[in-house]
Amino acid sequence: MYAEHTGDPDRAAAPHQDDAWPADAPHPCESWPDNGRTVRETLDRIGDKWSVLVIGILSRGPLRFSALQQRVPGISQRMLTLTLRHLERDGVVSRTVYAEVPPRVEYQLTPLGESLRTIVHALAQWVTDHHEEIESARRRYDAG
Amino acid sequence: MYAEHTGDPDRAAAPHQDDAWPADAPHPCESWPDNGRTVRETLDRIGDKWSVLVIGILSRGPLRFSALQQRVPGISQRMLTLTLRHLERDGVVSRTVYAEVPPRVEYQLTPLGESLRTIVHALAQWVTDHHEEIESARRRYDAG
DNA sequence: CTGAATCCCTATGGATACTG
DNA sequence: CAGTATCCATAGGGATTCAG
Repeated sequence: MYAEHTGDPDRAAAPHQDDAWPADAPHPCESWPDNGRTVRETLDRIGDKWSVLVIGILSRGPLRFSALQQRVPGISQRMLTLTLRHLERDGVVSRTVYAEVPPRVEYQLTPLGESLRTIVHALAQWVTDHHEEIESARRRYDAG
Repeated sequence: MYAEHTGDPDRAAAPHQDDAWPADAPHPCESWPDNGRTVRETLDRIGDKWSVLVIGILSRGPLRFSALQQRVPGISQRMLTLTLRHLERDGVVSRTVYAEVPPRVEYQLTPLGESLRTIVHALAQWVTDHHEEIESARRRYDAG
């Protein structure tokens, strides 16, 4: 679409722009021209350093704080707290306090959080599947 | 669901742990005990502020630098450059330079990048679908 | 047009110590 | 156990300037 400019009149077969995606599903990726900010803001939440991991773990069922911390390898207690607060604020995770002698707090996904399970799952699967490929790509890039 | 607790020796019906996920698919979310770091490192790449947006846009076809910048709302030139370099390094995006009078550079997803399309798409869809829900959850949280 | 380089501020996040 | 509070280091990222 962006004309020929300068020298060459060619390049008409550019496979891009508003066509494409023949038999595929419609989706919001086309170009988030203004919507972008919204997408970004929401993405930021689950796009931070730990949210996806925490959601992934919680996708298997409720867990208390300490159990969560054990299952998310390198996370600090501070970061786990912050991450959980954020997720709670966004309605992705719910927090239940039990007034017991040694305090017990359980976290679990809300329905909204559950709706993320498939995606987080897919993400984890993708990373697992392609992690080697990425590693080698990096080596190749750093070398050449 | 989670029993009465307090002075209870019970809580055996906890819906968590290594069972669950009956008829669902197996996945790497179970607990990334050691794998976690790997997942994190890879996730960091696409989990940064812009990668998902850029991948989403590129999922529709190759684009040159300026076109990309236009389509990703708030991104600065610096951040677009950095994001593209990272994605290129990870083998998700390829960069093609055309030796023309005014330099032209086109970016497009590699096969590896293409394999991310479905997920990014799903993510964008999810955000679009639930963004309002999240907004209201935030308001509720901030209020209460 | 594409992008490297610089400046500089802020958010992120780790370590540690302290509480109910 | 489940946090909160501090201190502090660094990465993220915006604005601006310079260059091929």
